[in-house]
Amino acid sequence: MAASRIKAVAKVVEPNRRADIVRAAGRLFHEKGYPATTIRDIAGAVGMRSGSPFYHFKTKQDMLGAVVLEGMHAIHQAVEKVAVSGKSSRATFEAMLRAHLNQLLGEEGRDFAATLLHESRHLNPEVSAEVVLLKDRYELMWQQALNDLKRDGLIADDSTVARLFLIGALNWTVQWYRPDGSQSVAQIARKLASFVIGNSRQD
Amino acid sequence: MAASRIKAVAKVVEPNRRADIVRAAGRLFHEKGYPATTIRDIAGAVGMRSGSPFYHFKTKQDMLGAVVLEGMHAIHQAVEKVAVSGKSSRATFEAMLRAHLNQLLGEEGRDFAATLLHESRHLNPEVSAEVVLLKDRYELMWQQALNDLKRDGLIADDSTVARLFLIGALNWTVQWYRPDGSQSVAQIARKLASFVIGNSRQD
DNA sequence: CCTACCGATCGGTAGG
DNA sequence: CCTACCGATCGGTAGG
Repeated sequence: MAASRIKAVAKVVEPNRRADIVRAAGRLFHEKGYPATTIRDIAGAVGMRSGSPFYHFKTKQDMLGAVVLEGMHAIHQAVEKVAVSGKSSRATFEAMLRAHLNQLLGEEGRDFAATLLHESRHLNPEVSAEVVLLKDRYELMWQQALNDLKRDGLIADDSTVARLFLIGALNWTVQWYRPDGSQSVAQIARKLASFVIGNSRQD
Repeated sequence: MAASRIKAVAKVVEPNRRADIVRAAGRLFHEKGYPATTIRDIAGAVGMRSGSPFYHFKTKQDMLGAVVLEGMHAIHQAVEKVAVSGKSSRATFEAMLRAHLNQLLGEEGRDFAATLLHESRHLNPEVSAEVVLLKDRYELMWQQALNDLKRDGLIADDSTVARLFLIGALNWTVQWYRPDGSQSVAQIARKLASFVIGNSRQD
């Protein structure tokens, strides 16, 4: 993927330079943080000169906004898809964990998701407010999942604070997960499900 | 420690400007992040001109190093103190949670701790390596606490990954805790203990 | 999307 | 610890 198209003629596959910028910005914001990333870094990563990204975005903050919203939508969509699959509360819960972790740790989504988690404070007020709303809507799905687990007698505590503990354990994986490590994303999802539900056996 | 001696005369209450700088830098690094904080911000916060902090620190990175190491030492000391108190594994565990959260969320320690958690990537390699060592040593105490809980049959999983889930739930509190909110630090510690141990009742 | 550039600001220093 | 300053770099823009 990310096959760059340079020539002007024969645009069979339209280049979409804007999406290239968003992807490069996401990677750089993730690696170096938003304030430490320069427009020149981003431009260079997509083979542009320093002034050119401003043809696609008015400001650097707007680039951050695009990255963060992309991350928010991707994770919401991925988790929502399995949240409504109609399986048992436990199977649904584990599938949601897997979906969230795949966005957070997998190759396609991690730069967007990590930027969402760690750079949102640099957003302008408008986008920031929108992200807060989307985040609340997102976490509601998790609250529902916990409510279902409690209804089925699988957990004792489905309070708001319990949800925040869960989200914390989930999002903190960014700090220690290594793609070449001993744990796969699916295994981590499984162990976290057991950790929350308090099962006695796992492999 | 590291009390710098400047004046020769009349040091009734020694100012210790170095500590002032570290405190101000911690607050600003926490609020705005390391790259977005300028030397002029820090200098201004302690009533100095922009060149003067360099009388106390060679570089801005060294200021970050001082803040992060202060945070690391403070949290280590606070948790170690209650880890060896000889109480039951559950009481010790909850006391450790409380100590960690007090450093993370309480007024004295939070700027240092938050900077440790979120700005360590901007450290120079030497200090960074030291912080990694100290962090490993710190997390060993938590591993021991989990081992003790398992020995006493209070939890089913005391694996490394379980420890990382716990640390994640713990450190993520920074993202949602509000001093004027409905939950006190002690209450959060109590609920997290129950969450991990899977108790059926809590208030 | 490039060229050429601007004003502002940054970390850091020399000399006192 | 201040004054005065430096070179480098930054986000952003005009004009094509």
